[in-house]
Amino acid sequence: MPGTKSQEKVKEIQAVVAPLFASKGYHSTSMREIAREVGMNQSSLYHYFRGKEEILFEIMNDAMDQALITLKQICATDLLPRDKLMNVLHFYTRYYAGDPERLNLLVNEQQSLAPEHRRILVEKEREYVCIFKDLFGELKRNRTTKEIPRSVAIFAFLGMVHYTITWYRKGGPVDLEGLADIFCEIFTRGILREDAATT
Amino acid sequence: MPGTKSQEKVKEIQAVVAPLFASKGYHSTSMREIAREVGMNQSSLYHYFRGKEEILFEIMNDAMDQALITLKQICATDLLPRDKLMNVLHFYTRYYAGDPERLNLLVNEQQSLAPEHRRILVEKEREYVCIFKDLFGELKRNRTTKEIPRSVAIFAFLGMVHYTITWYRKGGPVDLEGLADIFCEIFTRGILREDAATT
DNA sequence: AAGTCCCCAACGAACGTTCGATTGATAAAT
DNA sequence: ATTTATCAATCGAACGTTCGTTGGGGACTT
Repeated sequence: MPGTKSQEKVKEIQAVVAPLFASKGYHSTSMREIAREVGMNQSSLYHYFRGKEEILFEIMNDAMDQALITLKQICATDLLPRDKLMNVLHFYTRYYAGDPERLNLLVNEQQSLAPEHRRILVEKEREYVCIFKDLFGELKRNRTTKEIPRSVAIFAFLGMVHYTITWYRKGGPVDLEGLADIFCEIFTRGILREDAATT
Repeated sequence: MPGTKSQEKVKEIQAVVAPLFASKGYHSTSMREIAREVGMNQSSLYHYFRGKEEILFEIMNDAMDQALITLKQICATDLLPRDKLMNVLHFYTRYYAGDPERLNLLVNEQQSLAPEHRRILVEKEREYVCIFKDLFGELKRNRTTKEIPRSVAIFAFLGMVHYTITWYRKGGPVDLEGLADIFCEIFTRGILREDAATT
């Protein structure tokens, strides 16, 4: 059955390539190296992908779609805005810190894409930020949050999470749930104790 | 005057190259392009630098040293730990968001360095994190902060700041001081109002 | 005479990609 | 049932390009 089997192979190749790109960078990973690591000839790769850049794009695009879908699901529930926020923060942290190899690319290799592919991802990213903006809009409207520009708050959170790729390792002293809890706490309540001793 | 390579020219070249590397990435910027942009022949560049990678390293190294010096100065004062924290947060935010072109490299091009150069910068980065760790240690000891693992708090903050390179532009609706204020507020007190209405 | 600064031309290596051919399985035609 | 046609899947070999770097040689200053 043509099409089914090849889809498996495509996924397999992507699974091998993602960590390669993530650890050495896109431009420093050659097609020869990819072929060797996958276990096939260099030219055979072109049976599954139009070229090197397409491999990168499809990995990034899949990761982006996946995040987008879950994010929308959470926001479509009819929880209190505040609980929605907590769910989003939690999910997003676990998603990024839990699959660093694929998501590394989303953060670091945007500029390695062809302009057309880049545009597609930038568009989805915008969609992405809109979801956050709507949520923060709700929160601000019912005076749950302080008078802080929405975008700054959003980007502050995205920064916290995206940076986990650099330092966080599963199996360390903090597990994924713990990390998500801490990020929620810092982002919503801050690191200082609430009984404000000024010393 | 033998032995003294024109320090001015070196700085000038670095000033041209930093934005190039920052916008297109190290590997996608060729020596030919650098030469064209600087306005000299390709081979003339080798009069000032041993090679392409050395250009990158020296830019990154300078930026790192500069941050390290100021950070140490702030922590060497005998302010209250809490005020020191505020000063550090403020400075660090302004430093990163204020010179995105050079600091972009520090965040994104670590992996483009030769292993020996990489090791030097990683060492300085460690020194860097130690300064933060000491400061947070002080704060935790006198119960100014919550019981949050120091490293997580530190990396959360570093993430917020490093990410500004991606989205923050001077001359936009939020100026540098304002941004630093907001980051301080979020990081220390969180985005939620303190009179905790749960709706 | 020495050293700085710069250019032209070229080298060798590595890269992404393409071409042509071979294999094996599947489906259609005889 | 046997042949034929088709097509996915793989391979070895090579192509053309671009890259970072070097060698050699001029011009100008000290």
